Amino acid sequence: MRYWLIKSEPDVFSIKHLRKVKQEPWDGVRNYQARNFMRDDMKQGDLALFYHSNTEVPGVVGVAKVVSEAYPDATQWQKKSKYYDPKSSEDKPRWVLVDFTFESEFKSIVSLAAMKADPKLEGMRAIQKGNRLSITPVEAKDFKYICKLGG
DNA sequence: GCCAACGTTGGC
DNA sequence: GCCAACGTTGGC
Repeated sequence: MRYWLIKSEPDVFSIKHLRKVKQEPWDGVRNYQARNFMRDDMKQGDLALFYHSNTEVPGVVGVAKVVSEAYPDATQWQKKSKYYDPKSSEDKPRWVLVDFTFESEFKSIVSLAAMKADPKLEGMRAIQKGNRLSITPVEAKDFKYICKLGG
């Protein structure tokens, strides 16, 4: 099984939203690398660090679980959606998604600043400067360590 | 709000 | 296929 980090802006969809709705299709990913991770590498049962981006204190706030195989993201065909992609056709969908369920919420946030300052997490892809990928693989040891920090 | 770091688009 | 222009992400 693999581990991941998924980003979400809490104003749009937070860990508390996920806890409430329990399950959520991870729509709106419009980056090929991130799509390929979902399409090719994510498997049911994989766990992901849930990261809040674009907020006062960015950082990891909990854990979500992959509960589906990749399947087409319906918002790519919805003209009114902000995720609409006119170049994607129904018979050849360009964008896919997986469903996540709520797994846990940390007692305390593991902030980006804390992770960057922690020598144990040196080299972790998600915290490198300039990284904008909304989905990144995480090593098992980093995943477990961050969960421990979160409580 | 600014801006660095990327990713994408389109002219050539 | 190159690369300038443009758009977006996301920390600060």
